[in-house]
Amino acid sequence: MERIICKFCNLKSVAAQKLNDDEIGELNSNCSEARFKTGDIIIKQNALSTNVVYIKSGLVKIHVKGPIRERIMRITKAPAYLCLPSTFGDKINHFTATALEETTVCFIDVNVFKQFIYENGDFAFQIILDLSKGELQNYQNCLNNAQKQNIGRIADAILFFANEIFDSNSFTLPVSRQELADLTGITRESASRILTDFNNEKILEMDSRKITIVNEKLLRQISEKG
Amino acid sequence: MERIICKFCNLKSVAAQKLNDDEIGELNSNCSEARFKTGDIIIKQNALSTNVVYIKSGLVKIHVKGPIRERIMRITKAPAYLCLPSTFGDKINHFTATALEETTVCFIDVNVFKQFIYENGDFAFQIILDLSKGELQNYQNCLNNAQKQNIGRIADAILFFANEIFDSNSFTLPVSRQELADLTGITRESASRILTDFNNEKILEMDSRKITIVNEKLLRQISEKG
DNA sequence: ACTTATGTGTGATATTTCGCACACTTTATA
DNA sequence: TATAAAGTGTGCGAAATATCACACATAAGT
Repeated sequence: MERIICKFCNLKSVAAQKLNDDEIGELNSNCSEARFKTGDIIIKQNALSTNVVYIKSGLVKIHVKGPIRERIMRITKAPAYLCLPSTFGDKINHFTATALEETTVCFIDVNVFKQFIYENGDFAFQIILDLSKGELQNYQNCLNNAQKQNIGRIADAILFFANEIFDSNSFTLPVSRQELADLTGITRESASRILTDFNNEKILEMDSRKITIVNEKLLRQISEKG
Repeated sequence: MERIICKFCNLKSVAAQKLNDDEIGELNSNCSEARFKTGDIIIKQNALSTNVVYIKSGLVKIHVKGPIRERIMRITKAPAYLCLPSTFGDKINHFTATALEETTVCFIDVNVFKQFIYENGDFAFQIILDLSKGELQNYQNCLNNAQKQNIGRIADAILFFANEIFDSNSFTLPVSRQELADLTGITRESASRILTDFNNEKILEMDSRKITIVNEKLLRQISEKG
């Protein structure tokens, strides 16, 4: 495996950009890079975690095994830190992370990470900013899923992929119908039905996983009305 | 108003306990204490926030105005920091906080708080721990609400109050039926019906808001099965 | 003590959603 | 190429839930 040099990494996190040369050196000797293909599990729920995970490039889903079904908590694209809550919470992964496309991550030793927090205020603050933003996004998710009916949730999910992930009204859905259902908390059949409805009503054009939003205005209305 | 001396406060947060005498002095001159009665709004959604809120004693609900209904995101008891995500996220409160019982809070200037993060690694780390735990709890909430049907959610909520808030199987519900519905994401009528059912099936004894869990085992089963 | 607002229980009905069945793809795998 | 294994669309009846309607309680203000 080729050795990665953190100092010259051009995909550093905002937090890591606050580190000085000594700290970057320390980081360099306590992290390792890995690549994952679509469908590969990056970290697994209930496994012991001694690393923080930094997603350098790619797209992952964070999911947990619920009492009844699988549940996708959120979909995160690079750059992002993953295991902060688990690692600092109680050292056990509280979720599984799976690559939705070719993804590169760095595993960083948690003790080095802690050391940076203790010694570098800039770094600590960036991490806190990150966690804060994550929490707000979480609130948003909960709100959407808790109050909308199925059609609104699917509209939401489509808009999420278009606006937050791909920045385009035309994209290839990175998830199966089942996963779309797990993400929105409905059944596969309902998700499937709603997508066909959207297609029939010319709200979007759909060819298996390829989607183009045709009537964005109406889609937004559906999302907002619930 | 009597002047509070932070140094001698016996309700300091774990993070604040890591501050040295100078920092405590700094805190003292940049924070103010306030009391709220049941139903009082502590902070309001969409208002500008220049303070971090520390709940010294009492019980509050964090809620947001959704597209359709009110939604209670969570119920938090002292001690806890409140506005971290808002304050560091983008300076606007993304939720309203309302006292559910007599509650005492400290408003702390955000810049002093930032300064502590920058200068005191112990403090920063405690805050990160706090945020991390909050995120995990959030995941749990989402999971419960998203996958269970109404009866399981109400069972959940009852167990939550018994175990997390009051540490007793006998307590007075600090929320109305409507609020219980907003917390679980169902309608007031459904919440009401399920409570009467629980009462009839001798799972709990109920006299308006006074609740005693009689058959905890069954209640847990209901909560787990969904 | 009256009036008004707010909270609460409960029935009847309408709507939404699920769960099952099954046909039909597309994608691995031997 | 055959065969298996996922993934997908769609109809239908059953179950869960919301919605509407109203009676009744309790609390708050005058």
